Amino acid sequence: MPELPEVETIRRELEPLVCGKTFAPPILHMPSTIEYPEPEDFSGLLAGNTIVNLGRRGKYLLFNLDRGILAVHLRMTGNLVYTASGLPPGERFLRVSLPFAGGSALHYSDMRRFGRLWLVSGPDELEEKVLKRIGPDILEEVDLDKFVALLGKRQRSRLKALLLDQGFAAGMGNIYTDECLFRCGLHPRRQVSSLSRKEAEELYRSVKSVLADGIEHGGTTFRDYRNASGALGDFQSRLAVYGRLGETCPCGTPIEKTREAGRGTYFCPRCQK
DNA sequence: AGCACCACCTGTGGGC
DNA sequence: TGCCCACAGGTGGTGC
Repeated sequence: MPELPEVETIRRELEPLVCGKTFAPPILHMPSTIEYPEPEDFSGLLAGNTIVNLGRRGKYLLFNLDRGILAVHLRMTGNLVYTASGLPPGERFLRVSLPFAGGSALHYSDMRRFGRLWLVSGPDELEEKVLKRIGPDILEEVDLDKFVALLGKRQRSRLKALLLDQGFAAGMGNIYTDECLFRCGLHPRRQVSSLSRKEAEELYRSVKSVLADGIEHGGTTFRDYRNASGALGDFQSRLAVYGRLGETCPCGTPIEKTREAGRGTYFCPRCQK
């Protein structure tokens, strides 16, 4: 479900609601949601921790605690909802409830059960256990020079696969990758080595603009995504190509769909070369 | 290195 | 109407 803009939307909304709150013992409706440490250790270690602030790296949401870091990855259908009452949002797929001292709570639900939570002791263990293969955050940690340098190491990659690779840089997913490549007029199969300097710069600017626009509009609800209050995103109405098979591009050409890097891929065969 | 394929899950929508 | 298949915002492992 969520790519960088959706996770950032949740982060921004959640931060003022939960900063300063202290976790009570959690309720693990589905213990296997906890990836690290062992679920029985997770509960005791989390209780009593106070939230200092909320961070993010790529698609990972990071709760910085006074004694550790709680990391959450929502994968495809994960959903984190805050309720002031502490009552669960009444969903079928509730996996973990994280109540706070004082009565409010965070509830993690996830239809497809792919999402995971980790609790680590600090930044070093976060890198070691959670972010081992994750590159720099593509929105916050990659400027143009760094982007070009990273491209230099991936000359043989095709653009769709490259942008989806979280080890290259973290945050892009299937929707925003297609939208990004449409914006800069580059074909998903183009090889990095074929890009001119100007095309590389346009690619970089498109990454930034599409993510910024996604955040500005509260993310994209194509199917399941909800923000931390349960509301829908708003960017789906502004998608140029994703999900628009057969619809007409402003240039007059029908949008096509193929499979690239194992993912459904939408593009305009005339605008994207 | 890069890519294709499968696995992990549950639900939904299109075709017949 | 109902069944079956393909596909869905992600990622990790395997094997070529």
